Amino acid sequence: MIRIATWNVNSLRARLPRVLAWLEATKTEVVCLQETKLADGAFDPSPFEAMGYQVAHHGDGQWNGVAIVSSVGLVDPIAGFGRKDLEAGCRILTANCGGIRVSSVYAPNGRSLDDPQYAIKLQWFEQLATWLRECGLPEQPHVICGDFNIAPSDVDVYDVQALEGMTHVSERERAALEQLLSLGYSDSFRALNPEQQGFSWWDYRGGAFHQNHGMRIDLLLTSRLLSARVTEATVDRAARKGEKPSDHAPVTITVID
DNA sequence: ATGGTGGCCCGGCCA
Repeated sequence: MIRIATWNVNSLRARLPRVLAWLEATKTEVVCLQETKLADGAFDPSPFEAMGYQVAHHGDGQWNGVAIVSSVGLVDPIAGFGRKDLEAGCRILTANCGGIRVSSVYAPNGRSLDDPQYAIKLQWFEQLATWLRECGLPEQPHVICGDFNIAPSDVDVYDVQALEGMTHVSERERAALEQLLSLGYSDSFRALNPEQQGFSWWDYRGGAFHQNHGMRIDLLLTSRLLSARVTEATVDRAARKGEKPSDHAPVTITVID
């Protein structure tokens, strides 16, 4: 059995004590991190290595940045899409962890429907789908973990009306997510918890967490071969509380052999 | 109410 988690930490420098404490407490075997906001040269693997983890990092500066932390092996890392011409920022890192291909992804936010970043977001998802097919990843035991910046359906947001006309819930974004699912991937949390809301992000502003004004945008999409082995999917809401939390909570799946 | 909070790094930008 191994557990695989995804956690947008909103700066690994700011969140390092929380991340290390969470690893110590949960002993989660594989953790995909997003928004490390570090360049590779500024990333220090030693605190993870001291806890028995291997780690790969892909970042080039103060924005974005993704990492994979694993205690069950970490080999064959692939940074980006393997095509620098099509890579917008450091938003995807893939490795083999204990026989499972694991991708840590941080999708573009999109900002607003009329912003050029919205089209870039949709293009990024197109490129992701193309790259997955090219690599044959949908036919392998594979999980795409990360902050997709898309709420898959209306039950995944606190107030549909309040978000009308905003990013994260638009038809085109949801279609982009559906395109990934059509490759055979399953939204593991929703598949295992049809009734739970499972929010994973709450705005820092306006007391959103305490009012549970959140969204479920941090997903673990499992390929067909892997989906059959996933027995549990949980959100650790406690990690959103306390001193200097990220605005995202970790989401964890349990995978049996 | 076009705010609010928190991260980047020090004047806005980004989420």
